[in-house]
Amino acid sequence: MEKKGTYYITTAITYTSGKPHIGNTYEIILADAIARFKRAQGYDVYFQTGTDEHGQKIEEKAATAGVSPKEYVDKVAGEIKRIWDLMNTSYDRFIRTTDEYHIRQVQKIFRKFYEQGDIYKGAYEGMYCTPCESFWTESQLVDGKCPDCGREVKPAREEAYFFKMGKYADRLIEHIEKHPEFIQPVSRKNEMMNNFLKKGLQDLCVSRSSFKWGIPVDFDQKHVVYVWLDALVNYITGLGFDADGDHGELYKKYWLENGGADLHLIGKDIIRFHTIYWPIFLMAMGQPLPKQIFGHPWLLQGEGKMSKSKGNVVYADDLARLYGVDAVRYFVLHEMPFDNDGQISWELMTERYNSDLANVLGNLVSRTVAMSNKYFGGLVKNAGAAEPLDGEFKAFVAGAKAKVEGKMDTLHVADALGEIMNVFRRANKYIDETMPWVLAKDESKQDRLRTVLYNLSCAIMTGASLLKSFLPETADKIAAQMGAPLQSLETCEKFDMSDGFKVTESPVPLFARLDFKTLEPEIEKISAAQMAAAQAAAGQEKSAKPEGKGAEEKEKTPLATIDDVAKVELKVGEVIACERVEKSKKLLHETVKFGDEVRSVCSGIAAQYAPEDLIGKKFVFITNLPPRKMCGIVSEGMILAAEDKNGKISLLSPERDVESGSLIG
RNA sequence: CGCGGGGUGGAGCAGCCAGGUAGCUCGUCGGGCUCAUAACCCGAAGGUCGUAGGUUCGAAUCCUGCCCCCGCAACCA
Repeated sequence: MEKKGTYYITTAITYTSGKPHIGNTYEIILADAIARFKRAQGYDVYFQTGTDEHGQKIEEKAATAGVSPKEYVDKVAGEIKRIWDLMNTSYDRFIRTTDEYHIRQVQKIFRKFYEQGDIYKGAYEGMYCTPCESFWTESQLVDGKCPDCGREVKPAREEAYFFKMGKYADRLIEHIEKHPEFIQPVSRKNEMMNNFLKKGLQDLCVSRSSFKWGIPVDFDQKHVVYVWLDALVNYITGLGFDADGDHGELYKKYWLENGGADLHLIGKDIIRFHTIYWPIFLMAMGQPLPKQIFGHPWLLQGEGKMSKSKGNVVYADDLARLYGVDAVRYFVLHEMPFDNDGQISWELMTERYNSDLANVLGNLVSRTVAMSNKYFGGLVKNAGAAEPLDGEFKAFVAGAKAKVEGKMDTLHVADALGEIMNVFRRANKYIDETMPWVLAKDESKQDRLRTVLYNLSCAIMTGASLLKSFLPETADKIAAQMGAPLQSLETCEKFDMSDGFKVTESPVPLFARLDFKTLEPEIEKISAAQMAAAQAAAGQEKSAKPEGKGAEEKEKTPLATIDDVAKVELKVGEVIACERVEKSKKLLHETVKFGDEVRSVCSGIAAQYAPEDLIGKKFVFITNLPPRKMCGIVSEGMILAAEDKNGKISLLSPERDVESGSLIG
């Protein structure tokens, strides 16, 4: 195989705040397909992924779970790695930001920046809410008060370290303009230039002292390094970068001599960090910049947003259990377009599986193997009896490799996969064109029949060989059924296969067709389990919620004693005014009269009720909840509503007219 | 005006940056075939490209206004 030099590809490191869903998993599969394809092309590839494990959010999650932050991230990182492995991803290195070497290097880098004057000690100034221990900007304040608790805030300053971004901004702008391929897709480039770079970069606060779970600044232990500085440098510490210049071999090979990473594959939400801060940090370290940063789109849940509490989050391992690993790989790679978000749902997944994998691919292999067995005892040989119509077919198959490479060069992975599927589609058509079952009936057409089956096998093996980078297991399974080895990419261009192979005598469908109806119970189970888990987690985080939700966990609702019931004060209230809350989609703000008392109540029902629906009517409210501020408005009660399993809500009203303020019990 | 993405035949998407008779996969309908996993092959129907203007000989594509959807954020007591 031709040697083509080195290629370094990375994914973003996954934040260990919880189990990654299919959207996170998409990125590693995409990177894996690219990495495998580059290897097939002859590149010396290094593929790195890993986990980002520091930060306040993790500290809080761990505290809630009652474990240390390290125990918490160990568990989540293990889970992430397990899913990456399940998805058959061929990464060379799984780095964790809690790795000893990484921590040491981050500290050295931070110190170096400080010593060379890129980082200076300053103060973070803002409005501070003492009970919440939080800083807020003027724009975040609600009526000049803390948006969280509604209490007074006061100006305060906190010591912090800042990075002088402005110092490097011009160089970065120049770099981006000279290298149009640096930020992909290009639409993102304009966003960065117009929104950030051209407006002038603010100095970035690169230390925190409000929490502990991070890498300590070694010369000032009160501070921990800002997570993004910590996280971004993983791309070089993972290769053995050393801030003092004593680099490891991998770093020399894949970064210094390679001229930076070839590709950082990241989600479009973190483009800013990768195309502005990361290059500037590298400039400050005097290291080469990466060649390309690709911000891929997101995979979204079909109906409404993915939400754990709705039980509709799609996880890779659930999908793999139902459809198989390669089907999941196929789906995410195929369904994800280049720069628009893609959709995922159980229905779409099933449809894709059946039409592409079972019908087009699986059935093609199945019918070909069956014919070889039936007509020639499984032996595949080229008898050289070509006919004119073979020409176009052969050219189509042989031309696929170039098309796939072309698509892969511009990272249009979904389109590359489509080109491969077209080989299989074309092969199905070839069967109809040549009608082997007709040839079989004619003794004099035996050579032609052999040739047709040989051509067909060639096409299948070409397709399978191209498919290897995307669906590795499936490619191997096809090779096993065809009894022929996978080909190199060069051979794929030649429509050639040394003959004399014997196909399997006992073919097994590559992808058995699935009936969505039979899958539904399984899907329901997965949803129910998620829902229960979400409930349990919610119960752990806050004190138990009083209202029972869906039917699934009816049995789990704890029994309430009469004393518990007595704690809740319920009253009939009359809504005398009601309006939408400007800043919110879900909130209605009601003014409610309880006898002589008038209270302000906020309710998250705006999606289903208009203010007019409530005004002048009487409803049931819980009236002894502690007041709580929502979107800046104090809520002094909670309206009661029933919610069915479709999410439709219905407000509770007294069945006969009673005076407002009447107690319920 | 918090930030961002999007509205293209029934579904999911491409085309838009570099204007020139609207394309792919699935579904539907009709036909063919029987080697095959009710699979495969051929054909057809179906779109005023969210909307109103503007630029242009010509706009899905460029510009402006408006409507709607989605993600983040916020919030859902």
